[in-house]
Parts: sequence; structure tokens; C-alpha cells
Amino acid sequence: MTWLFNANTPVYLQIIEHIESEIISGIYKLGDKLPSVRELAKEASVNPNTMQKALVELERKGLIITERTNGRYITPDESIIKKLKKEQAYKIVEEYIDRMQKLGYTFEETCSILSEFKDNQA
Amino acid sequence: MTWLFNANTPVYLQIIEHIESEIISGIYKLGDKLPSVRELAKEASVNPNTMQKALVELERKGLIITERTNGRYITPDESIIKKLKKEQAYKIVEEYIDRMQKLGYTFEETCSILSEFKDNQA
Amino acid sequence: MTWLFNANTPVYLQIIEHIESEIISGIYKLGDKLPSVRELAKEASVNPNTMQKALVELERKGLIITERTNGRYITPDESIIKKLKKEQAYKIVEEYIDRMQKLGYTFEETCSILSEFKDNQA
Amino acid sequence: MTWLFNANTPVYLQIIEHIESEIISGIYKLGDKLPSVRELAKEASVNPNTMQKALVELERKGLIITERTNGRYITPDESIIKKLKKEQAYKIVEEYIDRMQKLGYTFEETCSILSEFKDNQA
DNA sequence: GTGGTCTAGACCACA
DNA sequence: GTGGTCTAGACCACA
Repeated sequence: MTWLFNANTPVYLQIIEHIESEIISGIYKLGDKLPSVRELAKEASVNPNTMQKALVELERKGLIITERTNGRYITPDESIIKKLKKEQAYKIVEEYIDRMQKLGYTFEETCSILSEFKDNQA
Repeated sequence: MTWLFNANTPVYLQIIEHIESEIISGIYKLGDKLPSVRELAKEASVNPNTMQKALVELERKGLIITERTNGRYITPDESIIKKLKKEQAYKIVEEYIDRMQKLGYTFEETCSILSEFKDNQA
Repeated sequence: MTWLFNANTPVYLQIIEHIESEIISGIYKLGDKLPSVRELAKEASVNPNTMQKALVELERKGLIITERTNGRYITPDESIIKKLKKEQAYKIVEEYIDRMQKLGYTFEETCSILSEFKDNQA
Repeated sequence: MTWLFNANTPVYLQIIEHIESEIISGIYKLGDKLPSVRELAKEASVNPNTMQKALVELERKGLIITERTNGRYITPDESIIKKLKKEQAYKIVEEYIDRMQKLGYTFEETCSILSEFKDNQA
């Protein structure tokens, strides 16, 4: 999983989404310590200010906790993460249906195209 | 269908996507005349220059044809539109699967969540 | 010789150049009567106002003479046309050399490329 | 080399041609950094938006590469530039012959006038 | 500082 | 009226 950014959305928002996914999917465990801002910035090939901005936002959302002189940690509160996972999934599915609908596909078509996709890939 | 813009993506790109959807889904027919730049701009509550930028891009993509002092028309070439429809659908499905995968969902889960969604809505 | 217009230069200027060429090259003879504005406009697929604008300019340059109720005529004065021919040729050659020079070609190269061109065409 | 614009062609097109010439002729070397949009705009006595429009087009043509918060660079790919040089020269020669022909000059005359020109200048 | 987007508003050629 | 160009000026994300 690399850090590829789309030019048309602010990078700090893409970082937030990326780290959220890592938390939700379990790449980061509850209570894990995060690398330093500088390390993360280097890893993402991004200015530390930008990484900082993303982390502050993740803290505001309650996903990350900062211990003043100690570093940042993933929240130990599992319920927050579970809730976020549901919300995200819901949003993604909804967006998928919505976009397909705007192209003129019915819900049934939207489902069958998804299945076909599996076959094409396999 | 109103023109609601997301704050995190350039407006002209959202306009492009919006008009593309209207063409692909058949809201605009082959050869239809588009409203003038100024009308479309008013309709979308956007500056004419911004609308212009989007239309120029749509012309470059071959979806629209400009007649200098006359107005703009949807391409009469159905194949262009059909091709775009396929590409777009493919891209959307792929993005859907990808985003769900990043949250930790398998392809099977991604499919079943879609079906559940239908039930929730119904 | 058809009337093909470039989208990036005003059409009335291109009409002027086109008719000037027809006069200089002898397609129109001294004293010839020109078709009516409407006919010319039709021939060029252009609005009569635009053709009119071009003809007025050609009259101002002395190449065309208007007889009130009678129509327009090519000037009977050969010296005007000869002078224009020289000026035009000079301008075109100068522009040719200048543009090639801006690409980095020396005068010698500019000449030899012209000769090669003949060979390629033949 | 100053920035003189002709009133009958859009300024941004003339800027494109001007910068292309500077690249083709080697005034800019492969990989050179360009001045910022604002500097170039000032230099050309043009609005930054107009310069921007020209640069975007040059990027689309592959002559320039944009690094988001860093600046713009001449492509390091020499083949692109060589190809463009040939195309441009071809177009200019062709246009020269065509315009002279429309004035009534044969290819031989078109060549000899070019030579005479050299003598006049010397 | 660097590129990118957007608005408000003017002016042009052409139909 | 229709598209096209241009300016002046503001604001954003990122380094």
C-alpha cells in the first residue's frame, strides 16, 4: 500500500482517508503508537506541515490520541473504530449506487455489473 | 437534478462529471443543442468562465461540438458516448471495490453489503 | 480554391487576404466586375455583414471601386496591384525567414529546406 | 527577444508559439526550470491567467512538466522537441510556398525570391 | 513563493 | 444572442 495522491483533492484529506483505512482495516491495532510526524511525512513524500494537518484532524475525530511529549497513539476505544467502519462503508456503498444511477444504471444493473467484474478479474 | 458542488474538488471538474452523466444517461440526446454558456452558468450558479472551462474540456473529449456563433451540441456520434459509459462504469466499480478493500472488506462482503443496502432502502 | 477559414484570425481579415490574392494572381482582371455582396457571402458561407466589412476595407486600400448603383469593380489601375504584389511577397518572404530563424535555422538552412521540400513533393 | 503581440491572433496562442520557439531553438535547454507564471506574465506584460492558459497548453503538448508547488520545467525528453521542430519547420515551409503560390508565384520563383532577399539584406 | 481555481466584468467577431 | 479572450484581483493548498 503506497501513498499515491490524486491531484484534484487536497493532499491532507487524502492522508486522512488513508490513515483512517489503515486503522479501520486493522493495519494499526488499538493503542498502537504512530511513527513521528517527520517519519510519516517522509514515508508519504509530503511536507511535515501537511502530515501534521492531517493528524490534527484525525485527533479531532477521536481516532488518534496525542500524549504531549510521548507521541501519538491509535485510540484504545474499539467502539469508535467500529462505528467509523460502518459509516465509511455505508458512505462508499451509497456513493457507488448514486454514481451508477447518474449514469443511468438501475440498482439491479449496478449489482450485476459488480458480479461480472469479479469474473473479468478472475 | 440540481447542481450541488463538493468543496474539495474543483468546481469545473464537477461540472464536467455532471454534464457527462447527463449525456451518458440520455438526459441529453445525440445532437441536442446545449443551453448557452451564460445560461448554464446561471443554472449552476457559477461564473461563465468556469462553465466555459468545463465545456472546452468536454469538447476536447469529443462529447460536445461547438459552432462558433451558434451554440454547442451533443456529439451525434453514439459510439463515443457508449465507450465513455463503459469506461466510467468500469472506473466506478473498480473504485468501489478498491475503497471497500482498503477498509478490510473482501470481494464477497463488498457484494453482500450492496445487496443489504437494497433491503435497508426498501 | 475554396474558402477555408482559420478559427484564430478574424474571418473578415481572411476574406481580405483571399480576395487580394485573387486580384494579385490575376484571377480577377483589371476592371472586372465583382459578384454582389450576397453572392460572395454565399460562396464563402459567411454572413453578408462580414463580407461587406471585407469589401469596404478593400475599397479603402484602393483595390476595389464602388459605383453607387452599379456594383463593385477591380481597380483599373495596374500600378496599385503591382505595388501590392511586391509588398505582399516581401512580407511573406520576410515572415518565412523570421519564423525559421526563431526555430534556430540559419538563412542557409532555410533555403536548403525549401529546396528539399520540392524533392519530397515530387 | 521581446514579447510583441499581433492584434489579430489571441495572445495566449502567440505566447505558446513564442515559448515553443525558445524551446526548439535551444534558448531553453532540456530540463531547464521556467520562471514562475507570475514572472513570465510580467515579462510578457500579460495577465497571469493568460500566461497560465498558454502554459497549460504547452504541458498538454508534452513540452513542459509542472511540479505542483515547485515550478515548471522543460521536458527532459529530447525526442519530443526534435519531433516538434521538424513538424513546425515543415508547416512553415508549406505555408510559405502556399501563400506565394496564391499570389501567382511558381515554386521556382518562390525559391529565387528567397535568394534575392538575402542579397538585399546583405 | 508556486501553481490552481474562481469571480466579476469588459470587449470582440460574427449571425 | 453566442462563443472566445482578457484583465484585475482574491483565495487555496502546499513547500
